[in-house]
Amino acid sequence: MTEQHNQKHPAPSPSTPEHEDLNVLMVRRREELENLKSVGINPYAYEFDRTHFSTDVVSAFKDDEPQRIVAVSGRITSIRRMGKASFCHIQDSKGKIQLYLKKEGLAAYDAFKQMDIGDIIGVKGYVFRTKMGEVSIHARELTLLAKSLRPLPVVKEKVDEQGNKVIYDPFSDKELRYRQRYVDLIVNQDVREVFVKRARMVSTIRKFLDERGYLEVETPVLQPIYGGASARPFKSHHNALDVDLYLRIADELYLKRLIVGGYDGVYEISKDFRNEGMDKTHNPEFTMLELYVAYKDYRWMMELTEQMVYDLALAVNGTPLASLGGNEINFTPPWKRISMFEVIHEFTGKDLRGKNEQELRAIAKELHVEVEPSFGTGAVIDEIFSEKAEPHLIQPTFVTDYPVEMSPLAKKHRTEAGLVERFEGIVNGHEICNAFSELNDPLDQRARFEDQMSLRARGDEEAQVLDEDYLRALEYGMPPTAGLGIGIDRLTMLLTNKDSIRDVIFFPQMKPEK
RNA sequence: GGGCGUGUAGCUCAGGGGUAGAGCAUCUGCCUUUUAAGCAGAGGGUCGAUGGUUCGAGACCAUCCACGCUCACCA
Repeated sequence: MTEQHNQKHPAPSPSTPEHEDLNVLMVRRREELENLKSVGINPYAYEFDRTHFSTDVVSAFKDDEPQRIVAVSGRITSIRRMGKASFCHIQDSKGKIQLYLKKEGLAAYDAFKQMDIGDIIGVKGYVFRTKMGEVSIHARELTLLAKSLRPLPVVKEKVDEQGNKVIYDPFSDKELRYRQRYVDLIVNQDVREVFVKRARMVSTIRKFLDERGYLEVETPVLQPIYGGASARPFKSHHNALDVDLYLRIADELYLKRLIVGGYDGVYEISKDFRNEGMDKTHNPEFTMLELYVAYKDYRWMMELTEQMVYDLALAVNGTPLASLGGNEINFTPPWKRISMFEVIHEFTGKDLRGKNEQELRAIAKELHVEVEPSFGTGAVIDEIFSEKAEPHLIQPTFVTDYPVEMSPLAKKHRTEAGLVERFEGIVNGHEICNAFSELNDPLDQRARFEDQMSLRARGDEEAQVLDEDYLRALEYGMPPTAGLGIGIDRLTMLLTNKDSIRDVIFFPQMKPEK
């Protein structure tokens, strides 16, 4: 606050945040806070003995049983005052329940007049059904647990004649919702549910992999050499060692070192960081599952993947079906398998097999696919696939056998020259996972790294960096290994029918306020 | 980064040169089974910021800021 500003306004009271003026609603709530204190009420209580959750009270209620006494707690979300009696709803982690507060027989009724939407209270009373039919709690005791000093957006809802829930003036400003996610979570019930589903998904992944004997591990976030993916990193610095460190862009090379070390299967669910643009499907930090299993190949990994995603769909939605943008998706295994050349042929009528770069460029032009001059054959093929085939793959599909130039960590195909044993799982036109038979030939790996380094020398900032220690590990011998990466955020989007990554990350990256 | 939009009360939004608006929320009064409770009244705004045009700007112009959608790049 500037000096000039101070002259225009009275000096703030000690309880006033210095960075903003209080509007009348906030002033009023501070007055109520003082009023409550002055009658001996602690507006910030220490505990409350809850006996039931809101929805459990409602579902357990039977009209012909004797009255039950329950204690519930939660945030007031609506109030209807009628003089000597009032109704309000409170919301706890499971849902809402209506309270009936009557002056007669409720000592705290006057104090309740100083309470607002947003305040957190505890209530003890008996369960009954109102004339209008709603199961409610008739309050006998009321305790203020936390006074709210900021007005909450008030969202009203109503059930119409068809039984549909109608919401009036939903709290919908995306910037406010993401910046103040706590408000979003309070007010928008469905937002809370998305993150419950996300948590259930992750715990199901752990259960699935633990049951099969794979070891959950942790590998460095701060890495002297970043690797395992093609992306630009965030850079940091360690003062004591006086070395630059990078935030990891993938876990891959460390996890495969652990396979060299003798574990049969390792996985990590971790944050990766990529210093790139942000949009509906990209956040600078995101969550990735990576899994490596010794003595297996990519064909085996397809079976594991489709089974795991099927289990996740069941755990999250109770069904292998998902409705996405008007498409009905069925995750039931087995998923379709088709090679990249085949699927391109299917959607364009063109056979790209064995074509050289000039021929591929001619085909791209004919298909109206734009390709950069810097693209090699692999990149041209990939671009044609992304433009002409991928968007049409709605049902879960494994696209297999990618050009070797695009996949410096994948093992060469056992029968197809120029390709690697790699697959991506495509659902609803989007990639959900990436996997390969891992390259375990240290001499081939060194050659691939060197190819990447020459790309880097030509200015490709995303080309991968040669990792001498990783090569040393491979030289000791890594068993044949199948590896898988799944973007947890994007899988969550798929299973919760959200089209923005910001809706499945609690605190998506934003520009700083002000 | 380009294109298109948006920014007005705590929330959701109207208004497009001449007194700053609505619904909900808030406050006052009435109301002891209401439920988008109701009825009557009231308060609440540097109309994103800064310049400019004009007798007069929330509106028109310029610049900036923030956000959204979209295209390009990337998981």
